[in-house]
Amino acid sequence: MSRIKIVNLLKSESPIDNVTIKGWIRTKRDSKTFSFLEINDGSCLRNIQVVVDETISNYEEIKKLTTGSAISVTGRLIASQGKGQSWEITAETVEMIHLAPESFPLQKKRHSDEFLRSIAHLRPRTNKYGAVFRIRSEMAYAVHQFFREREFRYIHTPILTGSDCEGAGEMFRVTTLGPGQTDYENDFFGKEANLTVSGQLEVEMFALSLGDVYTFGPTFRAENSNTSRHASEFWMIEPEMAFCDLSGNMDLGEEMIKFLVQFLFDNCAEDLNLFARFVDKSLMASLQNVLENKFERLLYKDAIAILEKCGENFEFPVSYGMDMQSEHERFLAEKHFKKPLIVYNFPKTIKPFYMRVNDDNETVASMDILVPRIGEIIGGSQREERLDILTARMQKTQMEKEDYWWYLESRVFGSVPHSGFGLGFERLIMMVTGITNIRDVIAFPRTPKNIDF
RNA sequence: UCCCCGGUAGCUCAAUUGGCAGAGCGGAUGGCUGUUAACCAUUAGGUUGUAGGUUCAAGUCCUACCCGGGGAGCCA
Repeated sequence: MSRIKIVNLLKSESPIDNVTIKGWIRTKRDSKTFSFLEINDGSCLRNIQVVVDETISNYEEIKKLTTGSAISVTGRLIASQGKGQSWEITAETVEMIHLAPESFPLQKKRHSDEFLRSIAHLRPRTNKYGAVFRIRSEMAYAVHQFFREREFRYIHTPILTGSDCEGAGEMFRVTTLGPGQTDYENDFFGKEANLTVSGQLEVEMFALSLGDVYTFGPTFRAENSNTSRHASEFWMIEPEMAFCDLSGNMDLGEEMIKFLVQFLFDNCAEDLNLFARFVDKSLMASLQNVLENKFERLLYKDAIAILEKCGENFEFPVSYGMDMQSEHERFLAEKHFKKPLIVYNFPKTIKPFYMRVNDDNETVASMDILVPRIGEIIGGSQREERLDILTARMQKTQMEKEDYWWYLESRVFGSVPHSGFGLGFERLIMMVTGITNIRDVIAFPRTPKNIDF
């Protein structure tokens, strides 16, 4: 008999005579003549309670079952006689699929996130991490639905790149050369190769072909950053739109974040509730805040003016021309506006070469979306479509034009205004779960000095 | 990479001024009335992160290193 997933079983509106479930024992309570087993199969947060009477043929074996063991249960789904659950299964046969030794490290009580990180291969068997990764899966699906409804095409940009700079961060070298060898002309690709830090340059080529496109894939940064918001390998969503200016770009970013939060409410209610109860008591209010408020849009120079006048005692003094520090972003989002905001038109000196220079020749058409508690969740811009200005800016940052000949040719043949942004997928998951460490929203986190599992 | 805090049983933590290394949970064994982090009893479990130093005596003080956390920079 094929198994039924617990998520579907618990939706039942009437008793069922013959059901089979398969899963892992979360906990077991023995009485003199029978045992209660709590079974979870990962299909949802909740367990199903199984009642096993001593009259069952292999009851001696059942009594020895341990937390973490895998079993198959066939029996009758009936209304529970006890409190705390509406359904339970009266077991007719229980098959032990695998007995976990008593050294199984997950206990019934709460574990610290730090400890669970050290057993990342087992932590999805906990309530909290099971919920994280179900939500992560739903959010990934929602991203594709959002774009598909708007006729965006999903482009798979390469993971391996021949560029040694894409305007964002240090890169991981990819080589088949032996230790100490640096003759890259003899290397696999005949030149230096790296892992991508962004699919943007490549996806721009498809925006200038298919119109509205996006990438959604892994991204690698070799920065030695040790924070709760950075990982060496993370997933990024990068839409890119032809014939779109900065204003349309901001519209898409705001619309997308709101769509994803609404999708979460509609499809992840049970898992979301765990985070609202146990991880962040203010989670629901802050997600409602994101959903219901128009994101404040203000010029970089106005943001600086607010920071200069606010009287807050910042560690880093505020002045026009500087990049905003975390404390400044947090003040604006959490204290001043108390809702998400979009800061745009930053000075060109602090932004990368591909951002479009504004008519003032001082600023670029860039935008950062900042949300309370998370900080920057989206960074984007209108791209520089004018060949002469683009090449001049590349020269200033000492980039090799020859390496980007293909990128520059897109500004030779039918160049058009276009815009896009990057959204950090893990930061999105942090936002919607209230989890404060990026290592806890990605299956097997890679950070400096950490690539176990 | 920089600043701050921490590392004691499988887990979460305690240990007074430098003076016998402990508890709860988990495990094992037994008991038990339909239990819900079940309950009751018994019991095992330790190179106090590593290496060195000070001292009659170090979990506790000093030095170096390793690992973890928080913050900063960089960014998504």
